[in-house]
Amino acid sequence: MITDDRYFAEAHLPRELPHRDAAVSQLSRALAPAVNGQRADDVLVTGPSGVGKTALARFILRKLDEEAAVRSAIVRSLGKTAGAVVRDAINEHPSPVTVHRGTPTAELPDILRDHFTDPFVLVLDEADDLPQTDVLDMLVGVPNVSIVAIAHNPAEWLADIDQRYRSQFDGSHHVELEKYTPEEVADILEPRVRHGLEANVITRKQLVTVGDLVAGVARLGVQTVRCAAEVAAEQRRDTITDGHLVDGKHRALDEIREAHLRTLPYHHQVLYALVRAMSPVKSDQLHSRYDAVAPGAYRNRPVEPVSRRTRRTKLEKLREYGLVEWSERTANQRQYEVVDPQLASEHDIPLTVDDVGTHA
DNA sequence: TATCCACCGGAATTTATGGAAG
DNA sequence: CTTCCATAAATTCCGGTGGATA
Repeated sequence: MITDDRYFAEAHLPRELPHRDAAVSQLSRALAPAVNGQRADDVLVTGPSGVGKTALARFILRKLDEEAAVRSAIVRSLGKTAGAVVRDAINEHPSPVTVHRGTPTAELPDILRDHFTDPFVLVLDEADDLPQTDVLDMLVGVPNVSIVAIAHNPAEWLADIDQRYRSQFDGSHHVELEKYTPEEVADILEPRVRHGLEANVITRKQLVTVGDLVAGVARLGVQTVRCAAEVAAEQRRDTITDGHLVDGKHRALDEIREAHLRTLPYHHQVLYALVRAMSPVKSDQLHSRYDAVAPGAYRNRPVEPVSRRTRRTKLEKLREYGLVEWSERTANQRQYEVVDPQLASEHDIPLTVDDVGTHA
């Protein structure tokens, strides 16, 4: 049923961005000076997850590159320090200079000044918690580098930056993206369905239904259609039913969770496995079980068990990734639960209490 | 009601790491 | 090889919180 899965890939960037005309021209205007060899203006792009913030940036950068070979870089900045972000940018730049972890941060602005002799657009993706002010401080006095910051919440982002930079990201230099309407999601899905699926397996009306199911989050809509097609094919059907759409959305979410869990390090895997085995579990039980199980779970592993405080941050990460949840209501004693009991860690983690007499 | 207790999470501090330069 | 630099990750410290207990 799927004839070309590239059209459903994250990396796919369409030739058109439906219903983003205003945003496209706004961002184009701000970056236009770069076409003429001038420093572009800074821009802030905000909006909820999955509504095309990064796609918008990539779209404009592709255009600028095609029109005037404008250099640019998209740096995933989640959790990085200002120095790390600027170093990534330097290494992405075509000039032969490279910097490494130990390069003094204070030298980075000079390197930028000396080697970035043409306009350069630096996109800070996932810039929510970035120490933005530090980045901007580094770029002050660098004549050619401009910033496109991508974040979720504009008020929060602006509050975090130093006041003297606020005006650079205000008014026409702030692009706000909203969730799509179901019809708009359908417009986004249509070309992908046309190129990526067999003909006539899904109706326009169903694409609108998808837009509704995913509440205007286009990225999830794309994956929902792909998964719905998979489900339909597994059931040897020629067309996609509305039931497949619902299943498809759940499968898409499952896949996202699974992918998240796979990327996490061993400590998280141990905690996830424990919560899953004991779900629901109060924190004191969880921690004492961890202590009891740790010798076995960490035997022949390159890492050692971690302290309770560290476990709390790991659990917070698991929550962020939608793998574990707890209600804040139980105040002191939280009840941890896995979101999807079906989903197991790929690692084989022994959760039995170690016999002290056993020897390795 | 007063006191206690375990947990929570922010912040400071320590530890481990990697690459480069001397 | 040793020293330096920046950084990530982990630990330690500790005030805040709110339920439990006398």
